[in-house]
Amino acid sequence: MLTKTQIRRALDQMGELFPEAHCELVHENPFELVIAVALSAQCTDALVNRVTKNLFQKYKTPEDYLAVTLEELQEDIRSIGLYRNKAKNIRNLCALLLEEYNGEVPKDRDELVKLPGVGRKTANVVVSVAFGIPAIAVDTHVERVSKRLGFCRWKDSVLEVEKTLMKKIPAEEWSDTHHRMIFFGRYHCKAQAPKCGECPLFDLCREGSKRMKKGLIQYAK
DNA sequence: CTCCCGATAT
DNA sequence: ATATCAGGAG
Repeated sequence: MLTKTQIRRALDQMGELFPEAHCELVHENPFELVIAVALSAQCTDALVNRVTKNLFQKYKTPEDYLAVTLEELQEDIRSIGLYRNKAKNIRNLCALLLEEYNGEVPKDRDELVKLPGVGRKTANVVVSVAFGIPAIAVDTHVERVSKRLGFCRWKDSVLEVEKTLMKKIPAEEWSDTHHRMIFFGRYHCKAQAPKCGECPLFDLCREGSKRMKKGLIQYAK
């Protein structure tokens, strides 16, 4: 496990590598963001954006999603995968928004997770990105980076990872940190071919030295 | 724990 | 051919 100081240095390095780190899901309001994040489960942001470009022109309000058949909505999102579950979730989410929340996206995480298809990770993205409330959404990238670098323990659940990060990082930096870690994980510390050979954090990374011994490291240029 | 699932990188 | 993708529900 890294110390607070080592974590600080690691996050600063990520900030230098990706100063422009931000939410890459295209959206214009909290409602669109909820839909986009719910669609993004086990699917790339690029693919979600390709679908929502048309989706958000066709469906502007919760009522719009309820006005078509389930089959039509399925076809509109088919290319992102898991489309039957996601279409059903979106419809039920819209119905619940209209019934319980006056058609508006709640700003509270505990209310957000009551929406179908919205778990803790999605709720954290929404409160953080749409409403500016400090949160750390632990997705596949944040979890992988945290475990490889040693921000947390290998056996930690995603909830434990989130708690550990919140304990070691000041609240005002949670949102920035989470985007930096996502960019770092998505473009540098990738799941399949991590760029350990050109990584400024190699010296403090336990996964890097492990890969070095196994001869797995690719040195770019 | 399993299932949902198409697109893309490796 | 297989692994992975801003996970969530049963």
